Amino acid sequence: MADAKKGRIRAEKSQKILDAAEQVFVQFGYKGSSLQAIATVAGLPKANLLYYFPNKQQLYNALLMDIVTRWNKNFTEITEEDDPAKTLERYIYAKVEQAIQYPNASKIFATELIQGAPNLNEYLRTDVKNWLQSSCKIINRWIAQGRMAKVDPEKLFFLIWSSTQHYAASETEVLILMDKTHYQEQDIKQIHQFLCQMILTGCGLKPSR
Amino acid sequence: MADAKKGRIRAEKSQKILDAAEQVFVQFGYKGSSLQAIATVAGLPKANLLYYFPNKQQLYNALLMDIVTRWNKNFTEITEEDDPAKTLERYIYAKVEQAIQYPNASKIFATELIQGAPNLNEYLRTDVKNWLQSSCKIINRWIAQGRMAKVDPEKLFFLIWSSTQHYAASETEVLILMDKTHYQEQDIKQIHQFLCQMILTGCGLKPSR
DNA sequence: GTCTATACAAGGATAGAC
DNA sequence: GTCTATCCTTGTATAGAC
Repeated sequence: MADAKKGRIRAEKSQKILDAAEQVFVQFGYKGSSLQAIATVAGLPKANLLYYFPNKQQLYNALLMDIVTRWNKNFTEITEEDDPAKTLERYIYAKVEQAIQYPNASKIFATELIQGAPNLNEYLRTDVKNWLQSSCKIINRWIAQGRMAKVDPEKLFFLIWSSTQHYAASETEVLILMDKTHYQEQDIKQIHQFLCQMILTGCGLKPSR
Repeated sequence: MADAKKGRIRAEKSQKILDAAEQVFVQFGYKGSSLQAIATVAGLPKANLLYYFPNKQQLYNALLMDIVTRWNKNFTEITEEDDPAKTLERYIYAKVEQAIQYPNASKIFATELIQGAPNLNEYLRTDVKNWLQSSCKIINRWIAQGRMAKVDPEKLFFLIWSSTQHYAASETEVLILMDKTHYQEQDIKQIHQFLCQMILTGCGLKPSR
């Protein structure tokens, strides 16, 4: 068998295990998840997991890396020349979409934060912090230029993050209270529109509709 | 020993165990927390826990009940005669204060929701749902009376819940990004003011300052 | 009421047959 | 590469001495 094919098979199996791990880790957290449970979901014997990943911790780390990679795609660069209203609207849309379409990623991220971010500390102190700092600078310039109301940019991003991730992390509560069993396509638009009305107006900007 | 005194001692010990349990359950979730870990934090031998609580599940339930009871105190009744701006400002304040002062309660609640609310389903379907329904009715009347802008009341409450609880559940991230080690007294006021500016303005109301 | 000892199941990880 | 068997640790829960 060619190396390329071997690599592909390995990648596919790894992915299958990661998918199962995601489901289980969401439900029980890191410590509460057993390899047995993950193996059962993946439809494999327990020992097979440890052939693909050296141990539980590194399986979890691989999963987190997967999630963080997807996450980073939404940390798009904001530049001074951009239109404040359009930029915020687009960013909020990306976050809502992410929360609805990949709730497990948001949930695992949220669990990490709740438990003190034992595995995300570096990521928070570097990637997230840098992105936030440069983005806040842009917001402050927009404010200085009179292009939007004076608001604390840091708290503005916290607001966008929390209000969007809520639909993932608190999915269970939201669905119960909305009398639904799952989100629908239109929910993304409605949530987006609501949040834009609130947040943009609060920033002294006009939502596009 | 009088029964009253026996009861008091029992209550005190139980409370000590519950405090320890809260710390451990926050860090590791339900399944990930061991009685041994809780006992160590409480400074007691493991078997002592099971004298005060019949088993792990009921210890956890007792803790949840404690939290829910504190929670319910903030579900104050909203009436049609109230002033919209003042009512929302007060409610947001209560939520911010709760998040900053009892972050563990918020974290355990959040973990429950992330994991599908296996122990809070009833609470969500009854208490929370009823409160939300009647509160949304009031908001809709305020809107019909032209006392505030037309907004989806359900999503409004989701926004208030998420944006305030964020400072508890994502405490670790927020503190890292704000270069702090812990919240200060003034943070409650600043967060409150920021959220009021955003949310009240978004509702077409005027924040008191 | 409090703690030690222990029963019994489940968990992480490895050895080694296939 | 894949699975069975197994080692050792930890976990929940109980029995019973103090």
